[in-house]
Amino acid sequence: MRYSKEHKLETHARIVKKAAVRLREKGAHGIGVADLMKDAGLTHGGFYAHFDSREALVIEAFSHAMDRSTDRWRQLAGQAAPEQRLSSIVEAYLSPQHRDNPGHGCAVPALGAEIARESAKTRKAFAAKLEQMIGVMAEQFPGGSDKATRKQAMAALATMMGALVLARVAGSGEFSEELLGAGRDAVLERAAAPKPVAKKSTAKRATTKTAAAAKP
Amino acid sequence: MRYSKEHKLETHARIVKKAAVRLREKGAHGIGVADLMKDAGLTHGGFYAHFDSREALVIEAFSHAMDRSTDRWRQLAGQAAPEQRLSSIVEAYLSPQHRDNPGHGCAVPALGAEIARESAKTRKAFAAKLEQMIGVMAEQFPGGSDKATRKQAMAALATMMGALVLARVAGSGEFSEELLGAGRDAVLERAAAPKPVAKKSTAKRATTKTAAAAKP
DNA sequence: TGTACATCAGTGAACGCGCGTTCACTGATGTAC
DNA sequence: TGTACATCAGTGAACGCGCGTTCACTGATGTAC
Repeated sequence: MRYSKEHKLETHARIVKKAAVRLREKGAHGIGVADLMKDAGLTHGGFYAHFDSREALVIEAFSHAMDRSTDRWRQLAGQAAPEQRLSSIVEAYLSPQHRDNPGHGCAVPALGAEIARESAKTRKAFAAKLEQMIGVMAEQFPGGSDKATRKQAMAALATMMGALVLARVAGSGEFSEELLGAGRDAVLERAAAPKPVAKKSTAKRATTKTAAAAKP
Repeated sequence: MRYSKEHKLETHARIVKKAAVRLREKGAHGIGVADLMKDAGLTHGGFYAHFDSREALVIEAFSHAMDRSTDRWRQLAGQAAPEQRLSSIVEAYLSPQHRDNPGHGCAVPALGAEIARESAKTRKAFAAKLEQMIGVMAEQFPGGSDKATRKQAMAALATMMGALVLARVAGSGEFSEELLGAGRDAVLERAAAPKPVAKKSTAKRATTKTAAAAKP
């Protein structure tokens, strides 16, 4: 059954798309080649007509998932009024829907730790997508794309991704909701707060009674 | 070779301790029973005299690692002057040393996403340890252990854990250092800032246009 | 005290199983004439 | 236009391998007498 060029590209894309879902659901090592191909409506033998190795698919699927996330964020921001852009992303990200649907959610909380153990080459590909995400997030902060804003965007992403992992571990009860809420509020309150001065540390300023009890 | 009771307990503890290191390094599915036993100076056949299954060891090792982390945080806080307790923990956590040494570091960035996919029973055990961590962190914040402080502690942990995962993905270059720094500053600046408590107190004072519009 | 027996942590071979990968083959469709 | 051949995405059996787990066995030491 010889197919047209487009046909192969379509099949390839279908495998990647389905794998991106299943890998986020089951982990980078949680599902086999045969099952991934079955998901795409194929048998496992054809796999190597499309990919050099299982790892190559993981990288492609991961990149695909990351791109979809940034697309989604841009879309959410584009639909919101300017002052609600950040919150529209944060609230969607730290929602029970996202927590309970890792297969269609952000790849970092689902696969980040596993990717961190992969080869430098794989991590590089991942890091490039992470830069994209930081860029999109930085655009949602008021006040230009200077270094301080980039830093804010990094911290916001770290908080969002960390909170989502914790919320998933906690399951779906009150504790989990608490973790989601704590992440949401931290990111949004921090974005709303006046910007700290770039170089000088502000760490000392608010501690009152505890500071008074300090011993040298 | 019949051994005394203590001997078996010691051996058991040694297996758990070594496994806790290797599992954080390699992931919850990244190393086999035979290698884990070898690390403890034993052969794989004896494994089931100590554990019902591989999963049982993973849970024990994970709990062990979490306890060691909270111990370590208490120790760091105890050695620091009161106003530096939080920063001593945060700076140790978001350091290149911690980033580059997952085997002896916090288990959440190393294994959290994988644990999130395990059985409810496993996640429960994990969540209990997470509660411990939140408690220890909350103690380091100025101003009692009320609900707002607990929330701050949750957000701080989310930021720390998220930033560490991202820094590990980024490897060890400038990008990675940037991520660590962004996480450190976000946690410490937020702890130093006036509390934006939702229920009662001085929450809104510092906010500007974005905060006013942030609520849905 | 000395001796015979029981115990059981640890050994190492073996098990079944699922995995990633390979390979000979198929057959619908593109291409050459 | 019709016909013969070439292509190659996809099939399904088979491969070697490593895994978690089982099991008969070992032998140093605790215990009973």
